[in-house]
Amino acid sequence: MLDAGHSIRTRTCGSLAVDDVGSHVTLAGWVDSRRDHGGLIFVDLRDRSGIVQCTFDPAAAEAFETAERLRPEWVVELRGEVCRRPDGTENPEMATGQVEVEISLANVLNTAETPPFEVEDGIDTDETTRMRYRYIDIRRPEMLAALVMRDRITQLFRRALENRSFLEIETPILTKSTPEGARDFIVPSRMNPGRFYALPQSPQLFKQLLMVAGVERYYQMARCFRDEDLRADRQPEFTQVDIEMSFCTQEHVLSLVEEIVAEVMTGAGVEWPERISRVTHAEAMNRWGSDRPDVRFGMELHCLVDVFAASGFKVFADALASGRRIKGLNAKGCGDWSRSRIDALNQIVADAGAEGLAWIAFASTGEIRSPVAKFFSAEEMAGLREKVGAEDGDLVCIVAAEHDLANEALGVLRTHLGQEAGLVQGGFRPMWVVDFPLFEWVEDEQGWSSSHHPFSRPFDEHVELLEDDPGSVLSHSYDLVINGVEVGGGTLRIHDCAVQERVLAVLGIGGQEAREKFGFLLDALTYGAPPHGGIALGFDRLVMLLVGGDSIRDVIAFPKTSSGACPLTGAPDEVSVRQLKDVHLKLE
RNA sequence: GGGGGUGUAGCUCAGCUUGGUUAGAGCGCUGGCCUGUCAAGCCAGAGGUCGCGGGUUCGAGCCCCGUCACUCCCGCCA
Repeated sequence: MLDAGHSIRTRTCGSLAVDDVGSHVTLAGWVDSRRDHGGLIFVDLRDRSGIVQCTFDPAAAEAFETAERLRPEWVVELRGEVCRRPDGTENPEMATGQVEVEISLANVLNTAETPPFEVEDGIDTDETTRMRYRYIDIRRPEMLAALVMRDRITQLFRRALENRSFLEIETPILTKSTPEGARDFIVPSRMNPGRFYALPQSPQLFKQLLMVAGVERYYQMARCFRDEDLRADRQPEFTQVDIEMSFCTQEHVLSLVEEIVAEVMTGAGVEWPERISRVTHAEAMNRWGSDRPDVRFGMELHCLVDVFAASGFKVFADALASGRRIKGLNAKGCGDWSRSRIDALNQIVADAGAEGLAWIAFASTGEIRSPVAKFFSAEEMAGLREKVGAEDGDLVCIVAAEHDLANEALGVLRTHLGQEAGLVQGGFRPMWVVDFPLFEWVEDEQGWSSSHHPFSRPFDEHVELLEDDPGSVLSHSYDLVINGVEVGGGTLRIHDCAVQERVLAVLGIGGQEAREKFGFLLDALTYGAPPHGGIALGFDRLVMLLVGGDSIRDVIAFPKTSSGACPLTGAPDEVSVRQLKDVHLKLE
């Protein structure tokens, strides 16, 4: 609760209650609304703590005349006596609805222009307008509540980490651009013509250096910068709870993070499971078609290769003959959907890269609709129904494609169906997805790239495969996924210089370039680097989940638009010729 | 870079299908009335570069082309 101390007020609006009846108070805040009955004026006064109704009677002439002039969002100091509201006029919708303050003295501290939108919850104003007038937007209780939640989570993390001997250490914002990963924001150096700093995509390398330095347990509420295209859950700058620890196994990291997150989430007042379930990356792909599955609903993927092993349906037979897979899912309760609604699903799997969708709709009347069922034998039909657990009223969707693609296409479809069919339930369903492949093949560049980052530690028994079979190397890696949102990711790190050089080499960063770009890390690894690992939690996303928002912009005080602009300040903006000259830049 | 959606009063939107008189509504705003409201009520009023530019047409908010902004998604985001 907001403290009234050290201010011109003696109490805050939201703190007033029946116990205060009879006391004389001085309040300060903004006029939330004014209701003028001619001979009696009501003013709802709002401060950070809440809203309380103030009454102005003509008997207090001076205050009454002031009240007649008041307008929404004017800033006022009001003095009066807390009174119980007359019988029948209490407002149960209001936290302070049992009382009101009879004002005897009103002092206008500032006037206000009519705001561009009303200060109330549940508004539907264009986000650009809200951002441009963010200082008004934040007066809305739900916006303020998001910032309050954000602060609370920050404090809970700090306390949880501090209690476990973690040191909060700041790392540079002006740092060095390194290859791989996201595009860097770059900052020209005035004192070093032609040279540039980069803003950190994350403090990854610095936290590893801190482990070499013997810090052993580090954390930071770290601001990170990535110059990539934005999304509802991606801003050009965002905050990570960055954590790193030494002398640990993957199990140590997971169990510790699990404790910390449980403390934070229960501290935030939500239901949180005692244990976070774990699945491997491969299992997640097979069961849900995603490396960040939303497990608030079922609809798991099923392998139908056995069911259709001897199928006379040419599409399936050809697929199996060429080594592709047949997988399907059961869209519970969608069996009575219209043909056009089902056809729309076809587009979804097509956009995901699959050739097409085979579907069988089991209407609740027992009728079966399907463009393909006529090609299935009775055994296949029975086998299919049994395998996916299809009952009357269900819709079975099948994709035949190369292994990974079948999973991914159905995964996209599953996510869509979960929302469309209203299967998604409330609450929080976290899970660990572990054992990601160390590398991913990038078709465009005909090369390997890291699935987490180049410093992830391969399984010891896979190190020998690095050069000959990079695709099958697994890493000590883990993503924390909550309700389908990737909230965090981490790995054990490579602490052996030779292994680090070999991994960089697979990524196409050979000897000379590795020295130039990562020499400082490689050097550090040779001076007694302890085994270490950690995680980075997407703080904005976590808070977004906690306030039930759709976008991390809702939990950032001053966010940017999807083109990276700030409607409030006008950033990014042009700079003077002089400024450009200072940093030795010429524009094209 | 690609695809979808949106852009009309301060805010939220209708009008666009099928071009045609003076572009409407709710909220907000301004003024008046009103002593128990809390979405106050009643009466009156002000308020428009129909995102911007070009084109078609006798005539464009509406049709066409371009462009900008916002937004969602794909690519991208170790």
